[in-house]
Amino acid sequence: MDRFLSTAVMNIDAKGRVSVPGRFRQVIMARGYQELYALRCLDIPALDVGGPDLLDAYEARIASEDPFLQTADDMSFFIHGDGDFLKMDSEGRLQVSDFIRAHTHVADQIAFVGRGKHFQVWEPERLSDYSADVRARLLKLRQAKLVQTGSGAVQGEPE
Amino acid sequence: MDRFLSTAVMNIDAKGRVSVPGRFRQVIMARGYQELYALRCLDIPALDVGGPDLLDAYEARIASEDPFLQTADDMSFFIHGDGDFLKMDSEGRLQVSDFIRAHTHVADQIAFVGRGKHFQVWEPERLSDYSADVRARLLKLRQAKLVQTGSGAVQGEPE
DNA sequence: TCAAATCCCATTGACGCCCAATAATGCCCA
DNA sequence: TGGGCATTATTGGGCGTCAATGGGATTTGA
Repeated sequence: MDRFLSTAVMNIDAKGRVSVPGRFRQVIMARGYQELYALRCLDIPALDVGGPDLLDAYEARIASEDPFLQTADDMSFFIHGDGDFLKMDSEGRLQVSDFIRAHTHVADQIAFVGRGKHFQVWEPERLSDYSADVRARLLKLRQAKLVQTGSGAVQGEPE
Repeated sequence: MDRFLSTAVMNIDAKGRVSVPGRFRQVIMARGYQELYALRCLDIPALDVGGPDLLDAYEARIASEDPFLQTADDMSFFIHGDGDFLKMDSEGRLQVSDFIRAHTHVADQIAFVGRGKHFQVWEPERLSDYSADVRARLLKLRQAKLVQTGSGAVQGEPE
């Protein structure tokens, strides 16, 4: 069990700190992350948070763009220019910095969303809006390629 | 007998725990599952529950997509953000967490529904509503076929 | 020097782990 | 076939541990 899974909403205290969910901390330790990278997501008000491999993934994405196009340069600027390190205190809490607040608009609660090899942080309301969008898209996708119908409970099962 | 079959409604105790039906536990052990992976179904208020291989299968499915397209991201968001690991205590009970309650709306009872290689958990009332819907759909489908083939004798349906 | 960040300690509550009691089930034997 | 026995399932609850949280004290840095 070394993957970031599930969603948890945590409270931000009066000093602007938030506890990283215990499950997530276990994964962070299991993966040996000494510090966390926080990167702004490109098109959603969330931050991607993870270890050094997350940075690699972003680099790979940039590399897939044509280096002669402005897009690649823009992406690099956007990601590196405004990324940040997050350090946890001795209790496993993060300081909710202006960097985080500016991009996510969090107020007094913050949602941690597991994404497998990394996780995201969201403002809870915006997360549920986005989550509904994702479900709608996946549902449409599934109905589009409906090949076999079971009993009606058509769950897209890769089998 | 290594498949999840039949339906059982179990009580949630004062501490928010529920016993996994013995039959199901036998299947879980026979399959060697140390922990259970639960996923919120897309369009029904139920959870799909299975072994880690269920998650592996989904991840394999994602890996076959172009990682930079939205579909891959949506899929990852769904199976990781709307998924969770469930662990049973030494008596074979599950903690009915907010994660489960929020999507299924269970209160003090929860229904386990065998689905072969995995099972589902439902709020009992919603389950019976849904199963009535399923029956109606199947019946309509069959009657449509009967008319098409002109077999004439429409069989009475025991309700 | 002031404000913010960090460390440290205390409190609260949830959860995991354990043991026990009761109910349900299947099995064996007469 | 029926009753008695043994095993297991289901439940209830005690207790210790740890996560989550709050707040005071200390350090850092502008």
